[in-house]
Amino acid sequence: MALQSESETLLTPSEVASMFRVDPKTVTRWAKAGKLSSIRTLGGHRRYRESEVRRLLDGLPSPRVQTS
Amino acid sequence: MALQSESETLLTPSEVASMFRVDPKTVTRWAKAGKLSSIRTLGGHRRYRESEVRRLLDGLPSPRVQTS
DNA sequence: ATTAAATAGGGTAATTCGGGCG
DNA sequence: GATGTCCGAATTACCCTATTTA
Repeated sequence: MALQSESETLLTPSEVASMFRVDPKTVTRWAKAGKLSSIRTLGGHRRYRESEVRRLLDGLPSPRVQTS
Repeated sequence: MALQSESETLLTPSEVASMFRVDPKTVTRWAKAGKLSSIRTLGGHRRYRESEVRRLLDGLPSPRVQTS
C-alpha cells in the first residue's frame, strides 16, 4: 500500500496557532523541535497534519488532575 | 527507447493545490519557477505528474536514481 | 451549441520564514 | 527552556477578466 499523503488534511501555521491559542511562531518552534511533524510547501512554508494536531489537542497528557 | 507503458497520472492545478494546502495560483508559480515540471494542454493549461508531486510531498530530495 | 467550472494572466494585501532580543 | 515581539525578505492568498476545459 502506498502512503496516503494526499488524503490528509493539512493546516496552516496560523490555523494551528489559533487552535492552541499561541503565536504562529510558537508552532514553528514546535515543528523545529520535532514535537510536531510538518510538511513543507515548495516555498518553504510549513503545513501541519490536522489529525496530528487534533490528537495533540484532545489527547494531551493531562496536568495530572483528572483524566477521565 | 523507453516506452511509457505505465500510464502516468496527471493532476490538475487544483488537485495539486489541495494536496499542499495552497492556492492553485501558487502551484502555477512553482511551475514557472521550475520547482515543478508541468505538461501543457493544447489550450495552455498545466497538468502535473502525480509521481513527482508525491515525491515532493513526502519531502524526498530531487529526482535521483541513486539515493546515497 | 450552451452552460458552468477551472485556469491563465497580472497586480496587491496578508502570512510565513529566519534570526535575534527580552 | 519556552513564548512573544520586532525586523527584513520571501512566499502565499485574494482580487479581477479573458480563455480553456468538461
